[in-house]
Amino acid sequence: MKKKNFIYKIINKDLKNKKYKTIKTRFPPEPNGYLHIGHALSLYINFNISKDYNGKFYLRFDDTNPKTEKKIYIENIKKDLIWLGYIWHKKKYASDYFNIYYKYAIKLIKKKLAYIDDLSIKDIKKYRGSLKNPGINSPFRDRNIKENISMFKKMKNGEYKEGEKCLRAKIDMKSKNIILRDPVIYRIKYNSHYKTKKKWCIYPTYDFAHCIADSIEKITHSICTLEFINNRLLYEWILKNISINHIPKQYEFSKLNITYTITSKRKIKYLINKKKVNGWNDPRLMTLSGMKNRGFTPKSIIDFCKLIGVSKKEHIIDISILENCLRKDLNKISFRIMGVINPLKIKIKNLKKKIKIKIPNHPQNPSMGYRYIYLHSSIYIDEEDFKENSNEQFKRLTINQSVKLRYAGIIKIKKIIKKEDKILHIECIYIHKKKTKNIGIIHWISLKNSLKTKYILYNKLFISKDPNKEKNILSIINEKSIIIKYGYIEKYIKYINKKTSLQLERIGYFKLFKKSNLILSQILLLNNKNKF
RNA sequence: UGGGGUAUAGCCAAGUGGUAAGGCAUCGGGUUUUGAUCCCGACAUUCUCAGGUUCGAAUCCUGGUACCCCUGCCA
Repeated sequence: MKKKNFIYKIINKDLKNKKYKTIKTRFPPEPNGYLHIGHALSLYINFNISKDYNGKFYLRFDDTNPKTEKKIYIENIKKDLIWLGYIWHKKKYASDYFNIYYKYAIKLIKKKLAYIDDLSIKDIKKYRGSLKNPGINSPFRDRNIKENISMFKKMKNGEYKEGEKCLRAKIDMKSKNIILRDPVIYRIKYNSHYKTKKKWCIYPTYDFAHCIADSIEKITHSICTLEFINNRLLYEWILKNISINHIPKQYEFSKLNITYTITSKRKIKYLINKKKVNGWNDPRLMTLSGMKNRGFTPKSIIDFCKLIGVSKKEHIIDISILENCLRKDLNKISFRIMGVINPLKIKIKNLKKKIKIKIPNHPQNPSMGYRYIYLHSSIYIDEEDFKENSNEQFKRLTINQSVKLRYAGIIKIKKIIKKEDKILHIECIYIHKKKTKNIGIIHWISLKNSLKTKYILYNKLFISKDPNKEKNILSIINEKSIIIKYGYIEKYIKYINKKTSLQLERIGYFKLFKKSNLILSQILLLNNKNKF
């Protein structure tokens, strides 16, 4: 028996009690934006349940609000699922069932369990009461069935204005659970629906449609996030009162929060509108398409979901866990190459001839092959690897401390050539020596072996650890989340496929952002201590 | 005394009456021509708090406390 988290325990019990033959789950995004890392967790949970129990997994677009939903989002959501490898058995739309919801609404009216309300939005709010005070009944609550049906049909036929009338479930205005104070289940909207166009002008609300869709699709376990927990009673009330056969059960888990990131479509949209990021797939965003752009691998995202677990506890997960998953994956597959981001020129005075060196493309994986590089008398190293004066902690080049050039020999400073305090270049002496202990190793490139390249470096998008908690997210944006540098990289880059992830040795993981004019973008650094 | 949910290390998280798994982070040490990787070690006398039951409690009981969600014709 599978035993992974509290949901698995519930399913195991249901199976033991022979409650279901086949386990069915669904992933129900609203097509009003792109998917983010939070959706990846929901996807992970729902997909794996169906996989582990040999069940079914449906993708259902929750498209009951024509005001916000668009076809473009449908396409991108599908792409994201495919990228992660979450293949659905069936693809559905809540809007597939518009006729059925309508039929059930009529049924509720006939059972005197729903009524047309003429109250304005403002008045509905007023009548609903507050957290501490009960609501009061709408004066239209006791309309007769005939009138209700006639008005509901008129609503459907477009005879009223938006907001003029709505259909409400007749439950209990005094309920302690505010969700049950006669929730609106149908409202008028004249926007064209991206899928059903102008066919309807009344739309069911989430609460009314979701449970019915789950039931129609014979979903067994309807898994959602914790904020829907109060809606569960309504979910159950509707299914019971429309007398539908199959009754799915709703279970809730806590929403994913990660330090330094936002997981809210609304806030992401806001940043896009404020031009703080370049669209939904900006590499600094934790949208799945942004992460793909950044260079995340599907495996790293799935490993992350596996690692963090599923619970009902409110949490904020340290971003380092995600980064660790990515590094682990990238370390295995990345092609090693040398590049300098802040070039500093070194002239080796005693090197008469170039030296040819055979180096591995991956130190732990010989199957990735070898290549040749050349050491010439003029090379670049990174500015970070030099300090005129420093202590032994600084295992790099100083006036009285030599360093080893990776894959080559040792260099020792002879003279620092300056012009008005600015270092033009450094003259060094080269020492052939293979085995040495306690000496720093730095990366380098020969001028003749290098290509000028643009580096795009990323920092965290937010300066606050918990941006979801911040009211004004614009105030916590890191203005230095993108840094552009011009440096060099091995000529060999020309032979590398755009999709290959790279490790700039001693710096971090990068990808070819653009191959034609050589732009590399940072995926993530080898560790968080390096700063450029 | 609105209703509901949740409390286990810096961050996640197992554990469901038999003496606190695991991961991340951190700190030591070893291997290493990447300050990377890899390997080894350390890291909760105690589970939100206070009582109680029990031979034995993170788990059961009683009473507190903190945080989160709910007053859209959003989902």
